[in-house]
Amino acid sequence: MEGSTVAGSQDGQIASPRRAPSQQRSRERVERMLAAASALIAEQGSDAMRMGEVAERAGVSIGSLYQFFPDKRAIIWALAERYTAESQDCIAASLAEVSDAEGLRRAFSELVDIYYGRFLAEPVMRDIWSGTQADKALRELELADSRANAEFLTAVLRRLRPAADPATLETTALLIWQMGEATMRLAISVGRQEGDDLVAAYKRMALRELVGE
Amino acid sequence: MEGSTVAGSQDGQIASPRRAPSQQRSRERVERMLAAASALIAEQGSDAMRMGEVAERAGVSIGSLYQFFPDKRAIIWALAERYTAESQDCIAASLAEVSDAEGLRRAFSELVDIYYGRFLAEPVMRDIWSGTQADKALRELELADSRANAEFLTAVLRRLRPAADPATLETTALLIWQMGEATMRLAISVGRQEGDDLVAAYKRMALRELVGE
DNA sequence: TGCAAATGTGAGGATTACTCATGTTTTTAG
DNA sequence: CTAAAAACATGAGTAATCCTCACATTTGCA
Repeated sequence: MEGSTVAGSQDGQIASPRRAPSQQRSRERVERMLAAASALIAEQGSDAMRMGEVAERAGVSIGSLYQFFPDKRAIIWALAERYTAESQDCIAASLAEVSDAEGLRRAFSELVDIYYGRFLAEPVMRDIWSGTQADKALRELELADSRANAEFLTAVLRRLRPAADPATLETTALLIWQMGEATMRLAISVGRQEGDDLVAAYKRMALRELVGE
Repeated sequence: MEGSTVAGSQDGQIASPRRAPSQQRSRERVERMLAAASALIAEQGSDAMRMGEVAERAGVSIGSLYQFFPDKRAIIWALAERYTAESQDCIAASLAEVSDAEGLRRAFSELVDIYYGRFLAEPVMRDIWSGTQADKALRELELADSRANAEFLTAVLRRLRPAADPATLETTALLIWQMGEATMRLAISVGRQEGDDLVAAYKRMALRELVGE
């Protein structure tokens, strides 16, 4: 999860794989490329991001860019992958030690706030998730991420309701997670006040389902 | 909602407006263009749809295509607009005469089934909503659509719960609607069995919120 | 009938993701 | 240390595709 960040061909689509940087120098350059891409996405959105501009801002040639990323989508994918990995650690930590309903209530509520805060604050994450859903590889990454996060939630639910059907719990957890992401996306695309209200309403609904009345 | 289907510049982006067809001949040609685009999207997805191919299949020149559509997105937008308009009529009719909790339960349940069925059956709708979320104009269309549909739901809720805060009802309705669309998108991207389970779980959660236990 | 507006055409302009032949630096082997 | 090999760097050029525009044709109408 550290050295393999620069992805080659992901997804079913063809996309010639690229070398992973092995030297110190090239690792630093790849970091500069990702930083440049991130900045450009923050400024203008991933759609308007030009490969030439990424190269220029990173201080490398266009050829070097393609030395490590098979195509434009791969850069965006790499950024997205970092964000999700970060989030997952945070989520796993929050939910790991939950052992009762009240604990779940508190942990989940806090998690939603943190997630919402990140959505609001990180223009790149915002752009990638709300904008570039078009990309199949990204959608698959998001689904995998949702499944992983829902799995943490499922684990908690299994502890709290040992009698319940495991498959049902899993479905519930995945649904709640996905709905959360949908709510965030909606919330950041409407006004701030309405967005806050929507997130609060989601939190209420999800908690009702998770810990009952 | 009939003659103005061929849209010009939508959204804040620049996009030179185009003439609306006024003659019988051109109206038929525009229909052919939309039909060709629809078929191509069904076959390969909107991303792979080439303007030249649309023109060729519609039996018109590339220039004629651009006579009525300012750009590629406008064609997709026009198709999306038709679908949403169709759906809205159907939804309004279903919810109009609901007057008690049991009626809402039945109408909502049926609505979800119909919507899910359409998602599964219509490759074009599927592609446009699950794929081309990248487009700002499309996201705005979807939001407007969600708001309109949620409004029907809000009207019902106001009738059933006159005492409740109207703004809260509106937020609830919008959230439930948006979550429904998110659930559908998720459901069609996983296996059929899991998808069905997710939709069923969504239905349960939404109804719990709408009509109580 | 004749003219203006609407419509039709497709070669070519413009943009941009991406390639590749060639040169340079780093690592490795003897 | 040296030379070969591997990794890395470069940027002019290729290919694909959206879209324009100058000009031709058809239609509506006085």
